[in-house]
Amino acid sequence: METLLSIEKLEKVAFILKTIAHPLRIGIVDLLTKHEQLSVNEICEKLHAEQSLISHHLTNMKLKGILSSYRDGKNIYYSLKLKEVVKVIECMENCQNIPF
Amino acid sequence: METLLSIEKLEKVAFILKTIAHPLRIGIVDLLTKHEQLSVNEICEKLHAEQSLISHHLTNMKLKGILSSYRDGKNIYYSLKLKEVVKVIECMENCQNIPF
DNA sequence: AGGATATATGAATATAGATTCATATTATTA
DNA sequence: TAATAATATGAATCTATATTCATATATCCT
Repeated sequence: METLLSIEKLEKVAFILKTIAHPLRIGIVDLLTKHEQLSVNEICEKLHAEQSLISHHLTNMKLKGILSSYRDGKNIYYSLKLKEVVKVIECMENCQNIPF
Repeated sequence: METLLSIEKLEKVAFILKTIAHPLRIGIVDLLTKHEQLSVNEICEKLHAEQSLISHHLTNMKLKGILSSYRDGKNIYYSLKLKEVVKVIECMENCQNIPF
C-alpha cells in the first residue's frame, strides 16, 4: 500500500482518534488540560453527566492509555497521560473552516 | 459547563474527529496529502479496498466537508478540502507515546 | 445504439459503540 | 459494624456506523 502510513500505523492513529472522538470524551480531555487532575464526581458535575456514564468513558480512556488515575481516599482522580491528544483538539478548535 | 469549549464546539470537534477516525478514511486523507487529487479507482487500488466501500466513505467525507470532487470524463477525482485534518493526523503520527 | 468502464446508490445485514439501570466494591466516618 | 459516599462493573438495550451486494447512472468508445 503506497501511503505514508503503514496499515498498522493507520490503525493506531484511528484507534486513538476514535477514543477521543466523542463530545463527552473531548470534554473530559479539555477539562484535564485545565485541571491537572479531577475526581470522577467533579467531572460529572462539570459536564452535567451521569456518574456511571462518565465512569465508563473514563475507564475506557484509561484502558486505552489516554488517562491515568490514582485513588485518594474515597475519590479517584484522573489525569491526562497521553498529552498529544490535547494538540489534536487544539488543532480542531482553531479550525475556522469547519463546514457548518 | 466549565470547559474551554462550549457544548456546541465539543460537538463540532467530535463530529470532525469521528469523520476521520477510521483506518480507511485516515488512509484516504493520507493519500490525498501526497497526491493533490486521486480518482476513486486509484484510491481503491492503493488501499486495497472495494470500490463500493471506498465510494461510501468518499461520499460521506465529501458530505461532511472534508473532501471535494470533480468529474473528468469517466473518472471522479477527489481532493482534500479541509486541510486542517492533515495536522490532526500528523500530530498522531509523530506521537511516540501511543500506548501499544 | 451497444458494450465497456468508472462511480454512486440503496437496501440488507453485521458490527461496534453509547447509554441506562441495578448492583457491587472500596473507603470513610459515626 | 452499620451507614454513607464515591466509584466501578456488567448486562440489557438502544443507536450509530461499517460492510456487502446488487443495481443504477454517467461517460466513453466503436
